[in-house]
Amino acid sequence: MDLTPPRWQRRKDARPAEIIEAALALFVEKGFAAARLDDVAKRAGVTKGTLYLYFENKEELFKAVVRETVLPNLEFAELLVADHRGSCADLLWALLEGWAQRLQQSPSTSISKLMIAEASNFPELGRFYLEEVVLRSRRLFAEVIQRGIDAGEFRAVDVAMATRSVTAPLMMIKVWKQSFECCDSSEVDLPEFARFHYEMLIRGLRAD
Amino acid sequence: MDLTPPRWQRRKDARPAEIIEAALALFVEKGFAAARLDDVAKRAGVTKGTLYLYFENKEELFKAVVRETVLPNLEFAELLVADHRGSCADLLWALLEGWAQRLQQSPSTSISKLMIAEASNFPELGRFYLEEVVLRSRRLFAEVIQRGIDAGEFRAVDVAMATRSVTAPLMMIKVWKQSFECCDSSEVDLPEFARFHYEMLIRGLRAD
Amino acid sequence: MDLTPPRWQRRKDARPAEIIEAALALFVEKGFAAARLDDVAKRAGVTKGTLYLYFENKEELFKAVVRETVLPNLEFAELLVADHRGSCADLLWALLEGWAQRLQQSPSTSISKLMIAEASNFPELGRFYLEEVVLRSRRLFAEVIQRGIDAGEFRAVDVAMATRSVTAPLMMIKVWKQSFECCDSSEVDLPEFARFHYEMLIRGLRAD
Amino acid sequence: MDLTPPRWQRRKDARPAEIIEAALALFVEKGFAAARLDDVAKRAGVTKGTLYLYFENKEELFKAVVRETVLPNLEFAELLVADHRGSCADLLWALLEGWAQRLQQSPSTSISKLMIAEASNFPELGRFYLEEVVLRSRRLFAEVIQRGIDAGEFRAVDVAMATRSVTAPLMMIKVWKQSFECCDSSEVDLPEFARFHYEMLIRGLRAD
DNA sequence: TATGAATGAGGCTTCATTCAT
DNA sequence: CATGAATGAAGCCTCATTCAT
Repeated sequence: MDLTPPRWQRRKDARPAEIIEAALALFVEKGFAAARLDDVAKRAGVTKGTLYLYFENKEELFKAVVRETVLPNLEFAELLVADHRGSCADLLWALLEGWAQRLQQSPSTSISKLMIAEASNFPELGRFYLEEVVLRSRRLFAEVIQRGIDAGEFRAVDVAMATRSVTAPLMMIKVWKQSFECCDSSEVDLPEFARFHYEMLIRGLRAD
Repeated sequence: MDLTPPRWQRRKDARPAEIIEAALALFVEKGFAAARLDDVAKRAGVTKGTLYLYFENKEELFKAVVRETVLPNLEFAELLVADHRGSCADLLWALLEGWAQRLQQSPSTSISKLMIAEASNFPELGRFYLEEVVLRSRRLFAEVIQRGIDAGEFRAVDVAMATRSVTAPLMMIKVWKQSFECCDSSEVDLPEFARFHYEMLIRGLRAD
Repeated sequence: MDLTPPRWQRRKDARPAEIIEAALALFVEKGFAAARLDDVAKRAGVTKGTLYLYFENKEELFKAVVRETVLPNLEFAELLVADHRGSCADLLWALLEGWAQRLQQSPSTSISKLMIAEASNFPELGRFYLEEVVLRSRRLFAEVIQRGIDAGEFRAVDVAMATRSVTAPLMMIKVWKQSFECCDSSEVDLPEFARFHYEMLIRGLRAD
Repeated sequence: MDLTPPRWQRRKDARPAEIIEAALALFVEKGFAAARLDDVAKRAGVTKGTLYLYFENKEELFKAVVRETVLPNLEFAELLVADHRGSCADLLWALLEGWAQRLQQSPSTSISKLMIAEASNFPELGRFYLEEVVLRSRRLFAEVIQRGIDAGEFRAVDVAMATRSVTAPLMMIKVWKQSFECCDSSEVDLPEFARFHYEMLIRGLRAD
């Protein structure tokens, strides 16, 4: 009976996802340039050469990480907006609450910090992320605000500005948390802050 | 009698600052790892070797950039808070307006993006920046909010949370602007947003 | 009753030859080091792993290519010389004409270029090729020349030298053709040149 | 008194030539792909990094080797042809003798073997070499032959063919010498062969 | 003080080879 | 037999750092 484990296993289907997950972690932690493919490979449980079976080079791996990680997140929220019946305030809360939870739980949201750091080094990818994530999220919230205004539920504020007021705080807090988690124990809890933020927003937005 | 010092001497005194300025620009644009000292030197108008006359190595140069760039920005605001007579709303506005202007004009504020990216690679520096900039700013705003609450001008909100609500949006917008300036022409104007943000905040904070 | 063996079995027997043919083409085109086994496999219609069922490693494959490709070519010519009755000039022409045709048609003759490039990296193989092809060909032509001298048909030239005069031009033109076929459309036709070459030779060799 | 030798010296002017010489030797010996830049550097007395101060990459180094090494050789011969007074036979001999000497002495002539091996991997360089060396040499000899025909000194042969008859043998012998020097001690002496070759040619060419 | 040629460690990438399937 | 996923050594190349000038 041979008990020595095989030197490796064939796991063609599982590999790309495992590699992308490992790469996400290291890119987020170190940045693109400082992340070493050796470490990515080690974390994914393969060797460096294996990476090149699935990705052409470091840059393509990076792009894959962004693309694979980013996309699926917004669809649920978009459906929520499309289907909502009821007050815009409630809808806003539903969106914020859901987003805060995803920010807290899903590792994919850490890509924001990464893109902030690397967008200028990868303009094409920056455009992709901006369009597919940033602008798409904004459009979502903008629609809710506009709907609230049209319904007389909100004041006639500048929608573009209001959209930033809604989205920027949660985003920023997530980014701070990640960046300074090594040294800052004082950061606020995201879902809790979402509630606080929501109440501030409603007072700022509601019609007098 | 010519009393102006010879040109090279003036430059000699100016060198460290010039190098730091160049390094700031490149670190912000590329990140620490991807910024090449050759390019820093070129931008500073010197050669690579010269950098090592003033800074021990790349990491020390990075630390110097952060330390030199970060410090002087908050003192004025702290004085403003200490000396203010009048409503807390006015004080809040004065702070936000001044900050928005500095974010727009002073290159030193671009360090935020850099620290977001590099804090986990340089924990010591992360702590320094967190303490000297992030927490110090928060304390400033926290004090104003607390003062407003004590004076009955503001509602009795959670001060820690409210502080984030005040600071995060401007910060985030500055960071987005920088990161996506290559591809996004739609970003809002900072001082204008500061005004909008202030009005939202006041509605959220003021006592009923 | 179908007596033709199933297709895969025929292929199994044919495999080594197919691989060698593919390898010859790629080694000649790229050189030993720059030829990739992946491409050899692809051209042979198998996968990389299969190569190792038939050849121990790249170097052994290379040796097999040289050995298998080189051998059968001279026998016919040797018989021709052994059996010839008639003038040595006629024999010389028969040899040159036959050689020119083989150079033009048989892929195996492209090995010359390969050996020129790789002999110093594979001295053992160089010796093999030198002995089995170069020297053996020379002996053939040397014998004809010597026979012509002995018969009073040719001048009493230095046989070693004359042998080079006979063999080098065709060889060189074949090699040039191959090496510069990508960029040179001006190269002469081999059989035509063989005729020209023969007439030059005869004038150079014949007794006054 | 410090007797330890300096770790390195600044020799900006001498470096490129030294590197090219070292690279020539290694490329000729191993071929382009099999030659290691580490070895080139070692032979040139520098380190790998230094190569990149003078040449962009391995391919550019290769091109530089070909360009720098090959070109100066033909100019002398071209002058000889332009200035010659006397019989074309004498001129032909002068050219062949000079060429044989260069082939024997100048390391630059070993480029031919290299180009034969690599032309198909570097088509652009192949074209360059073909045009600047091969065709240019041929033009030289073609002119002499044509002149001899026009003067009634030579038969009215096909000039293109005759040119190959003149040039190919010396070239081929040089190439064989290099490729099989490790294993063949029987190769003829180049200047001696040039004389032999000349006498064969003259008999082949001269008018009856 | 300033230069920039030279270094050498370390990363990315390729590819001959192995081996689980 | 055949496959092709996985390996790992080795090569190219970059760039922070050093040091002769």
